[in-house]
Amino acid sequence: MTDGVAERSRPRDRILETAQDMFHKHGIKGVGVDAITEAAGTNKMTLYRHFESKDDLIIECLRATAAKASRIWDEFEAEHPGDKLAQLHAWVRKASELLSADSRGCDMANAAVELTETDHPARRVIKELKEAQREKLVALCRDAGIGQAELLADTLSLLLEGARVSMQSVGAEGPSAQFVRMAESLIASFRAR
Amino acid sequence: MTDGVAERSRPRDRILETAQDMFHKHGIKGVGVDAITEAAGTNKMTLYRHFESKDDLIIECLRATAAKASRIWDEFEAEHPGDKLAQLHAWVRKASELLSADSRGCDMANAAVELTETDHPARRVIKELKEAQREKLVALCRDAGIGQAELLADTLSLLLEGARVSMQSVGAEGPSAQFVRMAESLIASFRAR
DNA sequence: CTAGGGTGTTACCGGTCTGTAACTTTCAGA
DNA sequence: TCTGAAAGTTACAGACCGGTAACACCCTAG
Repeated sequence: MTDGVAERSRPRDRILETAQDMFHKHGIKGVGVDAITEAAGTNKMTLYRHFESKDDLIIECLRATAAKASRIWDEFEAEHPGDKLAQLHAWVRKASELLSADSRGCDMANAAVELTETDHPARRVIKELKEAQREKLVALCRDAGIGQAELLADTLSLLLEGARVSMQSVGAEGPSAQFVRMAESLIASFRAR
Repeated sequence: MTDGVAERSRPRDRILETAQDMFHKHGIKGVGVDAITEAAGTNKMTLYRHFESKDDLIIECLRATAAKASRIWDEFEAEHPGDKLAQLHAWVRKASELLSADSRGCDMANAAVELTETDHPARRVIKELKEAQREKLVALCRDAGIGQAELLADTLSLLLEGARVSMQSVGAEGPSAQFVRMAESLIASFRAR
């Protein structure tokens, strides 16, 4: 019941939303399809009428989560129209908000850790989505007038990825607490070149 | 058989070594105790005579892996006696070697991702071990004459942690490819202050 | 009112999981 | 050679897993 998503929308949407939430909280291998359907207020047969398999559901969840996350780029543009540097700082602030105390990190990264089979169908989807995210950040850095845009984007990516996983192992008081300071001074030093 | 560890040592040691290897390769939830004992050339009863439970085995594996990893600090001291700055550069080089193509990342971080129950007994062990590693890197930075030793150590930690998890999601050609360059220029900029 | 697709229900399959019981075998040390 | 502890063997319990079959129901479009 703690994971209940009781809105009366269509079963497929409820399953997708509930699965995203439960995969995020408890991990992919930590949640069974029975638990998902029960929390979504439906049943296993309905799930398998909309999704080929649990793997298929996993993939759709990752796509949905990534699609939701990608909307922040529009928010940045709306908040700071044309000001790409301000948008980059907004990215840092938004990223730091992902490091709240009980964070479970990035769903795609977590999935990559959990799904160890090298030929798992979700792995190429994860790679695709992560590469798309990377390109967006590179473009933002470049448009903000940064000389070595790729290097700054990649460094910021690794810092955030590291912070999100560090949160889960050492907690919020660990190295991830300094993320904003690291990111900001990094941007400053790249701008100075 | 691919995971076989056939040396004729004592069963407990074989189980521990085999479990470390299999947990690392296939993940904790991806390996059952039956598979471990079979690969270790023993049986389940013997495992449960030496370890209270699978959780206990997990903890012992993490401790053993961390103990093995902590020996690199002695290697650094042996290779560059007294030269802490050279040891810091050696750390960067050693860290980059962890980013080889098929890397599965840090066992502790991966375990933290997989074991989502907040009260899982392994979680406090992971935190302890990670904090110990952090303190060693901070001490190295400080002894190398870096002003803001904690900040540099934490930044390097996040970069490495991020690189190791990024390898698993986007692969070796992703942002992690630039790790050495990032780390070195970071050290240089901290030394310049 | 009726037809039919979407949904719910129940039961089941074969497999895997952690963990245990009871018993036999091996083997080193006295 | 005898003894006793460590290790191996077999079988099992009880739970959970992903996935399917067969059937009853509801509810809306015609």
